[in-house]
Amino acid sequence: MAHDTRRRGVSSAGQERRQALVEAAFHRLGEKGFEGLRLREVAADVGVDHSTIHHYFATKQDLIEAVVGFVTRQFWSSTPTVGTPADRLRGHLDVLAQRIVDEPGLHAVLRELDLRATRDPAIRAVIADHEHGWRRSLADVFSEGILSGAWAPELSVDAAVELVIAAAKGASLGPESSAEVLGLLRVLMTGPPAVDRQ
Amino acid sequence: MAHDTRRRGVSSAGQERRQALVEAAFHRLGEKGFEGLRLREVAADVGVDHSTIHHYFATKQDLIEAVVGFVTRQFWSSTPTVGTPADRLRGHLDVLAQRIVDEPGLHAVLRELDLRATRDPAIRAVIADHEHGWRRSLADVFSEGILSGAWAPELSVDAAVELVIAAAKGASLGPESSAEVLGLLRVLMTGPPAVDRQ
Amino acid sequence: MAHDTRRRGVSSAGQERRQALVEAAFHRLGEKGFEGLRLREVAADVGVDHSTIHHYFATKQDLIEAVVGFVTRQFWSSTPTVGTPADRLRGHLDVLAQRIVDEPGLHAVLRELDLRATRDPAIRAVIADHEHGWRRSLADVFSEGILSGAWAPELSVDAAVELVIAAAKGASLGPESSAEVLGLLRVLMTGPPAVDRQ
Amino acid sequence: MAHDTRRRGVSSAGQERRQALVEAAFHRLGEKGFEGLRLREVAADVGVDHSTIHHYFATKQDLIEAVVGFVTRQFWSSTPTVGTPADRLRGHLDVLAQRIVDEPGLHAVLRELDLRATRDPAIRAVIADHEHGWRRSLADVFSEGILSGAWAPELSVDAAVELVIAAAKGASLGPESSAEVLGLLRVLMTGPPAVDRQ
DNA sequence: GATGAATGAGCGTTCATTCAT
DNA sequence: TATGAATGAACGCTCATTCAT
Repeated sequence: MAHDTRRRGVSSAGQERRQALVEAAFHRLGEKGFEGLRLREVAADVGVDHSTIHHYFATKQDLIEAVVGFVTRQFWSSTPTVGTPADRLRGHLDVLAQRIVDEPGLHAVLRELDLRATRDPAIRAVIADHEHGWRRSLADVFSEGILSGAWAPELSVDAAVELVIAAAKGASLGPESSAEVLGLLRVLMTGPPAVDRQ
Repeated sequence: MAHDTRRRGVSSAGQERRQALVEAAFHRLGEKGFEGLRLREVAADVGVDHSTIHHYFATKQDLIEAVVGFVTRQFWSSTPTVGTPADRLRGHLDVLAQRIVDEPGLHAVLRELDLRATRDPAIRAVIADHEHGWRRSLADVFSEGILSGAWAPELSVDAAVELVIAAAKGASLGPESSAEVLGLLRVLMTGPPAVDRQ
Repeated sequence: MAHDTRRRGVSSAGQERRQALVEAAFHRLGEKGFEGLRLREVAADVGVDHSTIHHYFATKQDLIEAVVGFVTRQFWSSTPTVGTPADRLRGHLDVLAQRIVDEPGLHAVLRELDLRATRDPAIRAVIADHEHGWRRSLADVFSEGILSGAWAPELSVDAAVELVIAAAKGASLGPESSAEVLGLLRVLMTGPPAVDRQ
Repeated sequence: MAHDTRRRGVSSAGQERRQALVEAAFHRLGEKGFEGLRLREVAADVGVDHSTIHHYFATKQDLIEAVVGFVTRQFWSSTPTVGTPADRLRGHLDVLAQRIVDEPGLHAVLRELDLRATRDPAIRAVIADHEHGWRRSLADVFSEGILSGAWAPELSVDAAVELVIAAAKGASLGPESSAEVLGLLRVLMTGPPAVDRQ
């Protein structure tokens, strides 16, 4: 305890500034995208000289990776752990929709990172790790739901997982309709059938 | 002859070069993203001096807008016009999946443009126009399907339209699973129920 | 002929500017050394924007290497090809002394390059090539002089070559006494003995 | 005890660190030259924070001047004080050759300083002072040798002094042949004639 | 229409230096 | 004495753009 607070005390000012830089970079990334991200602007947002950034991050890439960590840490998409599988999926989709509405900037950055990940191995690794947790948590829900009879055995767990993720990502590109998009998906996957067979 | 006069008739060689520049820019955009798009590289790909680009496009932005037009023209996502509404939706989802698999680069650029559109009014306008056609065509399918009893009257046409679009966009971020994602959505929306009610 | 001048005509302005940049860099190198060589100053000396340098030289190192070529091309230290070996050595040492007096800046840069060559392979290669010609030309003089009896067979050609080169380089560090240094070396190597035996 | 009080007596640990910084700077100077000398690297070599350097040396220039003093103090090139003048010259040249072979780094730094001295008055003063001792000591040898008949009266003492210095400096630029260079100079100046007259 | 030369604003980064602790 | 935080001037380099030919 004691040494924890002492250690924090020593460099807390520096750590706060570091965090402030990460958050400023995060906001700039959301506003301007990777092609418009400028260290001088990030520094100005925090109120320091731009060279001060290099006191905390050796390179721009290092700052970007810190932003990636910050973003994925914030958006930790686990499913609820109690209730029936269908309830847990409903809960997850509701939380997802709520978050997209509440923090559209966060999700805009996440989409930016998805794209960047295709050409940046360092970002790809962090994103893959982050999504791995999301995928596993969803896979658990669907697997259990199949065992408990909530879903037909023919349901491909993989496809179900990927559909939820794809819908969430797609929905985040248009936050204003994300609630109804994920709401409809919830009905389709867990509710009374929205379609008659024909 | 005929195709020579398609575009103003004069200077077809110039039109071809213009088109070559647009396509080169399109490919570079897919590979490097907006933050890695360089006029010099585009020019080099086509085999002209980089300053020659400015004879065809006054500014970089003009070239980008030409790329946007090129991309949206290529990806014209109408639904089939024959068959039952459910058949037409199935056909549309199948075509979507097929295209994402066949042209992942095209869809990567489309996602890039979605993001860029949030901060670039010129791109936003073109994208909005393009998606308006897509939305209307999907809305027709669902509206008719509700009238014909294929879907319950409670189905929100808007939500259904947006879910298809969101799923398609999300799926294009992971082309390797796009077929199963859109396949499952097809089942959920038109096929035998994948869920038991509970 | 015709196409030689035509070719020159096309880019002569550019080539002149390129050469002007090399010469400006050469002068700055002599005045400020490698640690004080600034592209902006070189550009200012020539009267162009500093970014223009990169039109001719991709990197600072490329400009430096052009300077090395310029310097070694200027200082091409062949020995005279007529006369007795001793006469040719005398002539060489006289020319050397004269050049050091006439162009102290050139030799200051040559010494700068000697030092830099120890850590820069590209410079090392050019310098080595340049000195190889110098060494061979001196070696010929001494070899022939030994055959003709001008020097005793015991004389090490290698040592004699290196002594001339070392004395010339050392003398160039103090141009004001270079004439008497190389004059004395001339006497010691070709003239009446400056020392009595004891 | 005695050596503790050699330097002011107080804070011998501080004096040791100061000396360590000077030596680290000396080594970095030999490896990277003036254009590659970085205070941060010097500090890292010694294991202190880079800002700590400024407690010992107000500016980088101060540290450099301390290095110059350190180098010239190490290389104190007096001639032997016993024996005939020719013997003393022989001894001096032998020691010179030996030192260049033994400590090539030291002499590389000395050449670096020669060059820097042309544009840095502070360094120039220290170097001039150092070489003044060297010159006087050599001048004594040659003056006495002329008086004793070892050298002809026509020999210019000045030229002889400068030739030795020039040869030594030039030889240090190529340490691998410095022994034969200075060996040959020894023969030419004190030994049996290397040349037949013609 | 096409080129090469040139520009200039601006980039990420470096590094000696200062200062509060 | 020693540190880490912060500075700011300056660096090499980039790149869209302009212009004369």
